[in-house]
Amino acid sequence: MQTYTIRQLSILTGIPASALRYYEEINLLTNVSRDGKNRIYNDCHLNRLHAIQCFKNTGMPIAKMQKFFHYEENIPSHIDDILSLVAEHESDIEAQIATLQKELAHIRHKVRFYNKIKEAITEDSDWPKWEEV
Amino acid sequence: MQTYTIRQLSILTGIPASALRYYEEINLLTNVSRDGKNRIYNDCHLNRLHAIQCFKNTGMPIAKMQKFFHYEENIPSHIDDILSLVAEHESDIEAQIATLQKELAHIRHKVRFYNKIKEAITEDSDWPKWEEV
DNA sequence: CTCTTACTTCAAGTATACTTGAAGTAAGAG
DNA sequence: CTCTTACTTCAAGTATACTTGAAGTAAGAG
Repeated sequence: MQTYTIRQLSILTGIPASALRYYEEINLLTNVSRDGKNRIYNDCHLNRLHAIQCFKNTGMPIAKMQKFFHYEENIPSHIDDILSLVAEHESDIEAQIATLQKELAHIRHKVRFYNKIKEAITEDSDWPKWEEV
Repeated sequence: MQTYTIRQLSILTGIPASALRYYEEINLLTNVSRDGKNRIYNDCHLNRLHAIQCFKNTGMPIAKMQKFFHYEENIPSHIDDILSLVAEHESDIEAQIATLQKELAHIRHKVRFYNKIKEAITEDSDWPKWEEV
């Protein structure tokens, strides 16, 4: 079985070793075995870190990840909890995308507005109005 | 001219009064006039708060907002700074949306996966494999 | 035997964005 | 005159997600 030292896993995932230790301390990473005092990780940990990065990228708080991985330790007795957690996160992401798309239009309006102002400055003409841009 | 007390502005924007005071302290909100010791806001402040909320919703750090509003105090001499700031923020939002959309597919995969597992549990059949869902 | 490398633990520190609490004030109501 | 309401200031506290620093250890190289 593939195993990794903390540095190898850090390089593979781009997550600092200090964060890997922290994740273990708060039980986001579990069942990390040891070679003496040194941590030894395997592909299960790598997979879990990919899930953690996905959750993190989409704004899931660590507390919710802890719940998720706790439920995952006994899937049959927590399948409904898992389903509602991931479904909730799915709508959360959809809402984030919707917000970003709406605000992106606002920012693009600003970009157009200030571009027009720059034109007006260089041509020494009248400044545009926000509503007209 | 329309004016607002701190409570009125708080209700209009949904931003707590404590945050409005904080924004003023760090110069996100400027030129707030006073009636004795009490703050009096006007529509300029309301507009700026809408911009702040837009920036905040799209993940802009306060330090960058401070820069933006500082540049805005003298647009002609900072027009290029403003344009690069908003253009940078535009691509930042686009990148956020792209990330969220990519990770949303991952989360939807998880939703399908755990739904299949639930089926398998209730039907007492074999569990699906992640790749097959 | 000493040095270097790569880890270890544990307590304390950091950044961001506010919130909370204590103590005070000014104006209108009764 | 006292009470209530709605503010005020200022220092300290809070949550989240880690990072940093000090002090130590185990194994292989020279």
